[in-house]
This record gives sequence, structure tokens and C-alpha cells, in this order.
Amino acid sequence: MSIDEAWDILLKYDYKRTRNREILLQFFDQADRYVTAMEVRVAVEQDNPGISFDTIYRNLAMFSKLGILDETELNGERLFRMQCATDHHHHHFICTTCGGTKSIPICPMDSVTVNLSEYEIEGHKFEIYGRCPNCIAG
Amino acid sequence: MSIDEAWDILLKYDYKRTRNREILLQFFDQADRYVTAMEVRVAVEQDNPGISFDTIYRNLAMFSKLGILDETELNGERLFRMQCATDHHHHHFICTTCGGTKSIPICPMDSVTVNLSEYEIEGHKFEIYGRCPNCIAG
DNA sequence: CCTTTAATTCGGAATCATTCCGATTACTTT
DNA sequence: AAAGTAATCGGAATGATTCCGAATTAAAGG
Repeated sequence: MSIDEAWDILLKYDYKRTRNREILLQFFDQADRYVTAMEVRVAVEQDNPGISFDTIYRNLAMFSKLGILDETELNGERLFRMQCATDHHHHHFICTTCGGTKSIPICPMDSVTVNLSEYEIEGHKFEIYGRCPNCIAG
Repeated sequence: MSIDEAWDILLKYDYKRTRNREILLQFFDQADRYVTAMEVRVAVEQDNPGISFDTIYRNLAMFSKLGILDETELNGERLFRMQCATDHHHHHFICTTCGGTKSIPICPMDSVTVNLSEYEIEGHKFEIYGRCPNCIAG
């Protein structure tokens, strides 16, 4: 998702265009991988020293709820990244070293044969963890 | 996994047979679903009022590392359950209301067609979330 | 059974990420 | 430019988890 598409969503929901949100979006746009909340904090403090933790966490949570960010968890750490374009549902390999991702175009839900008709399905998660070629080399 | 199988593992690694560990294992054995750390605390305090948080968390972490417990995360909460018998690799539907599970016998790794030969795969996760028939009925 | 030794537990303090809150600042609209 | 409301700030509060030194307990050997 581009920064512009993110702003489209934010403005549609009457969120205001603020400097902190622009900094956050630009950071996620160029990062293009999963980053920890701590990495976000360190990075945005470059652009706005004195930004409040509250502001960071509040916006991360809101972006995540609006689908602008993707949130996951690895070894007890929260990770965030810009949501992929939403046109093709897919999943990810996630590098446990750098947070980089690789698309896995299949969705296991298509292969589930168990009868879940009496269950209300709210969501699912499929992720592969490991090390990417770059991090193996490095 | 049964309580006896859990003790086999613990004793094999020279962990001692203590009352607190027995209480924990019995609780997970009868719970047979994902429970939060808080639920564990409340439950084991019935059997041993005054048990230290340290003891609970230390053993949960150790059980999890030894493969006696399965650990996952939902809405920022850590969930634990007794590990299934390890003979057939499979995944789970998890009820977001009660933590109950239903086995999903397929593994999406079998269907992954993307070439990951240059990647080191460390693990994967596939979970389906929703509400089970019991919890839907209310 | 008694002793020894090391693992385990206890209790409470410390840590760490995250959230809350009241006061201030900054968008957006008019 | 002024008003109104959302957003931010700064720092305190929260809550889960971990750490630590002292006390207890399980296992092994005599």
C-alpha cells in the first residue's frame, strides 16, 4: 500500500493529516518489512525528536485496525509492516533476522477439508519463519 | 500428551518432580484447551495458594521449550495448552471465546509451491480463529 | 533413615512495554 | 483569523513478566 492510499483511508475516516502520521507512513513505506515497535520509535525520533510514545502506539494501533498496517508477533515482540496491496489475498515468509518478507501466493484455507460449517470463522494466520538469503549470507 | 509423558520428558532432562509442576500438569491435562497465563494463575492458586508468579512463569516457559506445552498468542495475550500427541503433525482451529481447539489435519507447507530453497525455514504457523458451536450457542 | 547438594521456590522488588490522563497544541472549517 | 475538535505531549500509572537473594525441598548416597 502506498502512502497516498493510506491517507485516503485515514481521511475517509476523518482522521487529520498530521506531521507525525506522515512521518510514520513514510517510515513504513521505505522500510518495506516487519519492524518492531522499538525500531519504529528509534526511526521516527530521527524526524521528530520528542514525539511521545503515546502518539506512536496510538497511531500504530489505529493504523493496524484500519488495515493500513499488518501486525504480527514473533518471540513475544510485536511487529508491524505496511499492508500489502489488498488485491490478492496471500501469506508471507518472514525473515526472523531482518523482518523481510516473501509472498506465499497460496492460502491454506482453500485446502481445508475439515467440516467447519458449525463454526464461525473470524480469521486465520499462516506464516513461514526463517532466514532470507541476504541474512544467511551476511 | 498425558501427564505421564510430560513427566518422562521432564525427568529425562533431570528436572525434579515437584508439587507445583504436578499441579500445573494436572491443570493443563484437564483443561484440554488454550488458556491464558492469568487463567493458569487463578487455577493453580486453588491448589497451592501462595504459589509465586515466578514459579508459574518459569515453569510455563520451560514446559513450552521442552514441547510439553504449546504456546500461541491471540490479541496480545499468551495462550498455553498441553501439546497434542506428536505422532501426526497438524494444525488447529482455535475458539476465540473459550480457547477450545479442533484439529485441522492438513499442513499448508505441503502445498507451498514457491521456491524457498535459498531460505532457511525455521518454522511455520497455521491457525484458524473463530467461535466453536458451543460458544455460538451461548 | 540421615546428610548432603543442587535444584526449586518464595516474596517482593525491578523491569519493560504499553496505556492513561489532563493540559497544551495544531488541524480544518467557516 | 477564530472556533471547535482532534491530536499530541509529558509524565505518571498499569500490568505482565522477570530478576534476585534467601529459604525450602527433592533426589542420591552412605
